[in-house]
Amino acid sequence: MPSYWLMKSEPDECSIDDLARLPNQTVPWTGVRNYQARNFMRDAMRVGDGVLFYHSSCAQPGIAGLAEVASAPYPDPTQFDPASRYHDPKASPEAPRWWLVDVRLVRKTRLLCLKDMRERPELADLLVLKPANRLSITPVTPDQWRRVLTALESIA
DNA sequence: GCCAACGTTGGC
DNA sequence: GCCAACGTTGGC
Repeated sequence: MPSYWLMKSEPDECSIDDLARLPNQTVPWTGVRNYQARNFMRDAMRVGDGVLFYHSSCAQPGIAGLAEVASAPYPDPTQFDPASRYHDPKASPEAPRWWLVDVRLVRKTRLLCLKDMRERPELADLLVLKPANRLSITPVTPDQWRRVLTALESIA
């Protein structure tokens, strides 16, 4: 029984189209520096879990595609790289702080934009729509997942 | 660029 | 362990 997730990506960093151009259409989900979001990747995700690929911090925020968890968790290599903006001086390969998974594109969808999401009462319980939610990774229930897919079909 | 929310840090 | 200051997120 797979679980489901919503994962935010800034299109300036990695958009759904960028993901589609990557080898195997797979990206390591680097740069998460929030413990709750890390714990989801490190402790709860399984290969094959469904992912709603969400564009954030951009002109048109919203769900831009479907993806899936494509690896077991492993330490985020950027935490060890002094040149990286995600470098963490308190982390070491012996004691990593930050973990990630690879995420693989399933398919790009029509953009289900934030405004549309808010206008659909059946999506109102999505954590990402809760006031002041800033978590970059949020769990999605199987029922919510079905309702999002239905909403995506209706705009296709 | 603004600003509200909220997680993290660090002095005590 | 408290809590004020600070930094970040992210929609607008």
